[in-house]
Amino acid sequence: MLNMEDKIKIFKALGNETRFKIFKTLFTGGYACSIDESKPKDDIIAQATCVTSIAEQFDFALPTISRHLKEMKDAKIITMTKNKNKIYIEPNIEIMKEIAGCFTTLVKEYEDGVIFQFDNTKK
Amino acid sequence: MLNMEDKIKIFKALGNETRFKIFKTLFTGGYACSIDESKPKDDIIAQATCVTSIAEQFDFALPTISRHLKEMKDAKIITMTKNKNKIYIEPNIEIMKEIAGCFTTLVKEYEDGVIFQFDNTKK
DNA sequence: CTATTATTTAGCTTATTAGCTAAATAGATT
DNA sequence: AATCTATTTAGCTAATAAGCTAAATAATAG
Repeated sequence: MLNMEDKIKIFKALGNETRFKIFKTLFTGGYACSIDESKPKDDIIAQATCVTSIAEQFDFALPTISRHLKEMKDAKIITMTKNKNKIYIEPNIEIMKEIAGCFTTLVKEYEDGVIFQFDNTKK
Repeated sequence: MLNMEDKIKIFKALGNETRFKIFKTLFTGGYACSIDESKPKDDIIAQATCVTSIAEQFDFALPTISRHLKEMKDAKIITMTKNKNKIYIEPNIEIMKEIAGCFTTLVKEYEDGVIFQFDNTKK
């Protein structure tokens, strides 16, 4: 379960153009990264990529992208898995499910509340 | 439909502790604001409040809260409705529904993609 | 028309964030 | 061991954001 601090970190991580684009492209599979052939192919999913191949898509220096990825990892919206000397990056789907649930619950509870209040005020 | 810029604004707006708390409390109805008796009660919902009554809940100066509210309004996560000389503030439920939908779709499409990829790689 | 209440705008200061380059670290390859 | 590749850390600068007070604006009330 995400507490307030967790959620703020997640929104902060997504509230920056560069990080948002990185995150979005993790989903659409826009980064190519050669995966070591000695590892079984299904060990790392298609969307996985490494820091360098993400950085190549941007006009920013590699350390800048590295810092952004660290922030996204700290916010738990991505995972970074070391494999040999590369780090494979994937979106954290469990957290996305939680966030989706938070918004859905928020809307539902609000609408229930509004209905309750309408019952009350309209005599 | 929300474009990328819209979404980044929304996440930026929610990625700050003060704004997050303001927003959250709009849902839980934690702000009291005297509603003009000459207007029908159901004209403004229970969760509506005004700038001053929000500012009272924080140790920040009123203009600071006013600026935060402006940013939240620009991000369209709240509405601000002038009524006499007060401004009533409500969460924007339609936008929340859209955001909930974005995350739900993201997760769904990703999981469909992963299943497809598994079918491909596992001989 | 003056005063009061509610809110915003302007202008300033400080803190945080986002970028950079150079150097350090980690692991793999020769 | 030396080198190459991948990534992070350190230390810096510039831009942005968040706070403040004082003044301006808007509407209502007296």
